[in-house]
Amino acid sequence: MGTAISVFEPIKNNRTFEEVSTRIKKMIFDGVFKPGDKLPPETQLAKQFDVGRQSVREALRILEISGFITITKGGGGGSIIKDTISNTISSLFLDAFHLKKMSLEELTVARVEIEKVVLNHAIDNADESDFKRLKNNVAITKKKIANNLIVLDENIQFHQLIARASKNHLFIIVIEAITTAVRHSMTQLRPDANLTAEGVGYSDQVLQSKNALGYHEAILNAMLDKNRQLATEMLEKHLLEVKSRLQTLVDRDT
Amino acid sequence: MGTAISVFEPIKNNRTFEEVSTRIKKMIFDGVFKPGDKLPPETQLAKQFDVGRQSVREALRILEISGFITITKGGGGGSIIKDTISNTISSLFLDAFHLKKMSLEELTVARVEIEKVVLNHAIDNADESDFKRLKNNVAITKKKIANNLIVLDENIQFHQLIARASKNHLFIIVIEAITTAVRHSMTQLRPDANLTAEGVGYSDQVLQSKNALGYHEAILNAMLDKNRQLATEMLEKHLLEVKSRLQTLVDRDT
DNA sequence: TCACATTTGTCCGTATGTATC
DNA sequence: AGATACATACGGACAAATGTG
Repeated sequence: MGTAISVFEPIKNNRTFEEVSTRIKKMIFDGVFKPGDKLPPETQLAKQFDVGRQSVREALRILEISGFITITKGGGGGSIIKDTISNTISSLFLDAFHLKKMSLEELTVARVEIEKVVLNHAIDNADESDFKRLKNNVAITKKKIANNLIVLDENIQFHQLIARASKNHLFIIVIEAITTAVRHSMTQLRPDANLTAEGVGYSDQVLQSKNALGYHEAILNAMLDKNRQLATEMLEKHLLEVKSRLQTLVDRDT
Repeated sequence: MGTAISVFEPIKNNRTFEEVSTRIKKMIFDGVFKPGDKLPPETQLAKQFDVGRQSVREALRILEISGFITITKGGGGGSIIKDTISNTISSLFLDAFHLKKMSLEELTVARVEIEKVVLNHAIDNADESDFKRLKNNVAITKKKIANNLIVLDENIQFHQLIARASKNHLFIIVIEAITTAVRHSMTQLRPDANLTAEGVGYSDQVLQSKNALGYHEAILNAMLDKNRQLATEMLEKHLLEVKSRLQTLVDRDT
């Protein structure tokens, strides 16, 4: 069939910039360059690889949007090794949602199922530091709500912390991608969601933040009690409510 | 905390090539360019956007590795709109596995859990055409094995077809990413895996292909019977055997 | 087979913007 | 404020690949 998978066939690499990017990527994998290290300037890379600057630039562009390096302008700037692959994957997920016109329903169904699985693994594998981070997250959220602030990043982070507690990198990547996509939907639908200033529907959002906090606390307590069933139940309810809230925003929007 | 998520802040876009790439991306989202359409040549794009060709090239590079276009050289060539985001995500998963030194154990645990969930959704949502495709896949595999050929792509495809039957795009993306990563591991560990010529361990692989086929048939039959428990059980056994096989290759390799 | 046009790929020279010291 | 270092950007030129007559 024509469903060819074209991920691992860079043998025939007649484009110089690809050759350069794979060479640098290899060096990163091999530990020649570690996170925080700075790559040589473009001109120097061009000399060392004996290619033109344009080829180097396009190679760096690839590495940048693949999540291997970040680039800063100006003196002392340059290409710094930094792993941002999770962000990159999240961006691509968003693109895919957009392109395939994925529905909120579809996204939520998958999210609920996957997060339930991850939660169960988190209950098995969470250690003291995980619980500490989760408790801390809840505490910060509580404080913000007490000051009538809207909570968004902390709520997303709660779910990512659970994934982290599962100790499984694949789970972590998938959850980060999904939650980031959800966060994006929220800020898209309500651009003021991460502002602290008062506005239309502000108190409404504070209320919903409070609601989410309740669920997060319930989930955390159930995790501490190793009560799988309760934790799973709370998570499912929570995520379905999140969906409903988003759904009303979508409906109001159109 | 400093865990800033930097996915959705392209408002301040002072790099022209980024501006160009987001503009073209937007046009694709808006349907101005549809899959199969060809973008104007680089020189023309440069004129129309009133930028240099270098900026256009870097923009196209971004779109290319983001999975929006494919580029071919020569007369009649150019940038063609084509959705290859799944492949791109798979590649990034592979990079992430590599970078985070994810273990086979870790990958398999997550794979089993996620595929089980997807399988259950597939049982609920599969229609006649899905079953047709799955049956066809099994038939082709059987034929190949009868001719003593090694099966790889069809085996991967079987799992992707199940995901497709779930009718959930998120599941499809995740499964494609994972299975592609597994496929890559196999070809990495055994470069001759997709060759038809005889070689060391060839008959061994034919045997394992036969083994996988047995499981695939069992899973498909259980799906047809709507027997969730049996289907899930077979899938889990199957994936754990795949892991064992890969593990021995890893051990032999090091 | 042989040009020929088209389009990407590559290099160079030069200039500008920007951040650091 | 000035010098320095670096990415960013433009334009011109030619090479290489690919399809067409």
